[in-house]
Amino acid sequence: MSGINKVILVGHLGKDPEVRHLDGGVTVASFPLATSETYNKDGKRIEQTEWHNIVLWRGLAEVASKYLQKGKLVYIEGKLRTRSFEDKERVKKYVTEVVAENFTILGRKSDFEQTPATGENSTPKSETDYIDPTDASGDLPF
Amino acid sequence: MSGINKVILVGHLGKDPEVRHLDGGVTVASFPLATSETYNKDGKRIEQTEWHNIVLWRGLAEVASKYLQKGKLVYIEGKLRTRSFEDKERVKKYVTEVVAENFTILGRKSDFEQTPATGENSTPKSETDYIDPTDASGDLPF
Amino acid sequence: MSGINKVILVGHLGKDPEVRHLDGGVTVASFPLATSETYNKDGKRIEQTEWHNIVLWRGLAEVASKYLQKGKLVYIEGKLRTRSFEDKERVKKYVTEVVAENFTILGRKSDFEQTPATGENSTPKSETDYIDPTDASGDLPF
Amino acid sequence: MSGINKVILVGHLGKDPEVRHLDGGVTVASFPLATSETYNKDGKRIEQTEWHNIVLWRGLAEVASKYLQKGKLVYIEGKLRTRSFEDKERVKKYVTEVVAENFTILGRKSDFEQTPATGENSTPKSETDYIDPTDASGDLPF
DNA sequence: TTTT
DNA sequence: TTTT
Repeated sequence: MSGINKVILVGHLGKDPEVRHLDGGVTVASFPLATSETYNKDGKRIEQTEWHNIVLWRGLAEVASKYLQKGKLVYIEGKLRTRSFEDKERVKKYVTEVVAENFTILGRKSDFEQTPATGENSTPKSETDYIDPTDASGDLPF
Repeated sequence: MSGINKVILVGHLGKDPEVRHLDGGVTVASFPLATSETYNKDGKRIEQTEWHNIVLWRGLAEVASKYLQKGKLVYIEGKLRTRSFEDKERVKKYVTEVVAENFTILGRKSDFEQTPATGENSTPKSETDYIDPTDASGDLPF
Repeated sequence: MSGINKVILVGHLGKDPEVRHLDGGVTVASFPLATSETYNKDGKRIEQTEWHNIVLWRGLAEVASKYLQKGKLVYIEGKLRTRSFEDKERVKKYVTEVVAENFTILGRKSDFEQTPATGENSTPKSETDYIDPTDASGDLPF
Repeated sequence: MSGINKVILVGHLGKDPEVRHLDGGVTVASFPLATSETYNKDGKRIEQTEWHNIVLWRGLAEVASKYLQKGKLVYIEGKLRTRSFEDKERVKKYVTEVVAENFTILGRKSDFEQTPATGENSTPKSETDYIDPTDASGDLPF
């Protein structure tokens, strides 16, 4: 019991999100995300790109389909999940995905037209939870 | 716009959580958390401990007050917040806290009796969101 | 360019690390790690376990083979890497691994006999880099 | 013992890095970093900015002073450290800083002229450590 | 004091 | 298949 399974990525979308509506009305979105790192080898600049399968559910999928497009730079937080499936030849295969729990578009305003977006899964947290009404007082938790 | 402010800690509580109920019924809990790292200096084993002020709000504060006690090992995820206050002599001071967004008790089952606890802020996420009904099928997002 | 690919796991080893020495003397270690999360579904406690393929290189592999055993609770930080290989039937397959960049054994002292271990890749960082010689003075960076 | 103290930030520099050379030749750089989050309150868009004190040592400080300037968007990974000092009136004060362990400039090429930079503390890791010579073969750790 |  |  008691474990942590967390992934943090910053990268560019390789494609527009692909959106599907499952039976029951649940929305799922997915897209490939590229994270690149550059290093030197024998004086040469090598770029190594890793591709990640990003999956988003429900409300987060809706927000993604609205605000994310191919090429955008995003911060994604989520968890790893490996699942099995059968391909067309009924061979069992495995795929590891990053199930997104929230995301934030990075970069300049010009990069994302008018509307910045931050997705957070399920019921959007009332962020006002974090506004401390005692902030300005001398009456502190510490 | 568009930033990330994330803290990840694994450490032991220095004290039991201190719980307060603000006007309006909002619950706040706080406790000090120690994260230690050990390194070698001139062949000697040096332990360096850092203390963090952890603050939890609302539901997360309730869960913490119930399941966390001095000495427990916990994983905490949250964000940094620096706020100012006036001390008793009315001198302006600053304190940086980690506002917890979720936590998980680590360690062995025997460490926390029968009930493992994972807190997550605000409305508890329906974790079943993450169960993919198409898991076993060949009908996949990828 | 410019991406982030980071994985943070806390879980238990499913097996002892398996160590291999490649041609050229490079050491590689690998083991499966389980991260479990517990949630409620219809009032029932459901535990969901995710298995991760952890790979460690060189010095980190050596440290892991020495201090990690089946059942141990560890914190692992690393990055995702998906690579292809051919199985015995020469079918191309993909596997996603977590290439560890450092790890820390968690839990009680009694859990790991006398010697706590923290691995960090390549040349072990001189942690004394972080000791600020001006700490106690009034001569500060800020 | 055995703890984790990790901070992950994405934000903009509020000022150019300030570089100091300590006795003994050690370089320290520091700058304020802003992480902003936007949320809705009563239908109004509220932006909340948090300021962090970033400190970098030695090689990382050198790289930062060269490639980071006011306004740049950066990913920073580091750890929390609270230290005390005496102000001019010899009053003991505390400040919490983020001691950077590595950073990456984010954003478009045009944002950072010609030279992308990634800093990593101390002896730069040979990233080739991570290139698996067995990648293309069927001879795998798993 | 940044950025959108 | 992204980006620089």
